[in-house]
Amino acid sequence: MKPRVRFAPSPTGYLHIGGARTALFNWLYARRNGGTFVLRIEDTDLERSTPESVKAILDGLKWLGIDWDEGPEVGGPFPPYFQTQRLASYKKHAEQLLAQGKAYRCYCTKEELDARRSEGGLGWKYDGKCRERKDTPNLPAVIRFKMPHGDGSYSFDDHVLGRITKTFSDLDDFVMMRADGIPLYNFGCVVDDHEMEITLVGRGQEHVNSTFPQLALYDALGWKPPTFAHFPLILGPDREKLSKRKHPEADVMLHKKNGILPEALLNFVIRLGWGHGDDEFIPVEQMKQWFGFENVGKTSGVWNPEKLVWLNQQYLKKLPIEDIAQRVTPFVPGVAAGDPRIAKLVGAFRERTKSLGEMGEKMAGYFKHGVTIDAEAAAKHLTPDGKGVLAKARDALTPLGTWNAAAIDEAVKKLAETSGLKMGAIAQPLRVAVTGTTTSPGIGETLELLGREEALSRIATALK
RNA sequence: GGCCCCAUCGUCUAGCGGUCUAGGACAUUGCCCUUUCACGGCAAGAACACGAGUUCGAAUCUCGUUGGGGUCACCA
Repeated sequence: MKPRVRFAPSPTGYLHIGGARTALFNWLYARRNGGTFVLRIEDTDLERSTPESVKAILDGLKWLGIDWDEGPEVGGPFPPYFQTQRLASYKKHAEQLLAQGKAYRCYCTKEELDARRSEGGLGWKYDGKCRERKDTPNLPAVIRFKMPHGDGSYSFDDHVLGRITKTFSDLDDFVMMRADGIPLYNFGCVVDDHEMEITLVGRGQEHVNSTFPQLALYDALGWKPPTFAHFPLILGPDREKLSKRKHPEADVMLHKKNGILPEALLNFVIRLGWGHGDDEFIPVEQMKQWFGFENVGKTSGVWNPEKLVWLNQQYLKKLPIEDIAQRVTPFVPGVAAGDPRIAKLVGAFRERTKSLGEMGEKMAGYFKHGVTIDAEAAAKHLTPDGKGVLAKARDALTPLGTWNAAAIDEAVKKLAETSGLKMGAIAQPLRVAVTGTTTSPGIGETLELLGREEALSRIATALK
């Protein structure tokens, strides 16, 4: 049987890094095994769910290149894919459980519950006050699941964690549905996973405990539960679960803004909790061949920005120049898409920068007229001696027939020979004059990139 | 605190009873290359949490301790 897996985010904000990885793992599993990847929006938290968040999540997934076979925008055989549009179904199953005595109406108010909970302290479980209640007052009531009592337990064989068990006594009568008919997570999730014929639920480890009430539900409804895979969490630098509140890097799109390539983000994120021997550079096509739960680790991983950025540079270096050129353009202020100079600049800067943002910043100077010269650099290289060398260099360069890196380098080299100077003694004053800093690509390359007119003009300005 | 999960270099990890004086990668340091900066190459330091078992033999299996994380909502 072909597996059917899903990613079921709650639209209460942007696409979270943890969610992105959960989506990635499920998506790869589906792709690797010829299965189906379903996207379902769990928007039952009416207070916090917004259409903007739905869009943000969809946009995030698209940016990452994670496509879904069923779900919003594409439809599928089990619509709708928004939980708030499936209320009739939850109602039907809730009433069935009610009729069978497997669930009951609870009239305890939020306030009463809070009071009893604070009295009971941490770990307080619902006391069953309404469990055996026979009357049916005309009051708002939530529906609670009647958890079995006794010595039994629920267990399941997790694809990554192995067998996990929990006894009935550690579970309580959780609420399945609010008084207004909106289901809560555990209930909505079970009904939908069953109706959408999900065969395997892959999600973060923060959900292992919620697997038990869900198993109880499958049991009560007489349904065969899917299998489960719980993935290790991604931790922030403080070693706590990466959260939107405390960790800005949890926002997938923030990385886009910073000039991280989706390829690199995917590669980085998959290595947090999954590996394939000693491989580090793993393009998506390769992931699709290799990914499996056998190699998903059990231990949480800490977010490591240095490694992300290193991977990003690996992709910057390996992707086609034209491709990078197109993607870096938005990061270069005032440059129109398709400017042919961008591609040449990419060739020079892809090995010197780690993100599109950084690359764009460095490129910007090549599109302006004139430069601001760094005082420290000037003090070191534009000394009277340095200016003397600079003037000689100008004289050697001005008559050049072809203005390209090879010709320029040759001219500089010749000047070094005839004047008895070291290459550096010539290149550095030139570099400072022309870029304002002591660092740049090779001097010939730099001058070519600038263009004859601009380069000579900058030299002239520095000489004044 | 109850319950659940986890435990190899600073970080991500390889390791699935002997091939481990524990391998790779990021980061760090040094050297080489070199017109600067990068890239690249080479090298170094850096880990099996602890304690009992099981076994001829344990990083690998069992138990305990300690440590870390998760979860205990009419959020998901």
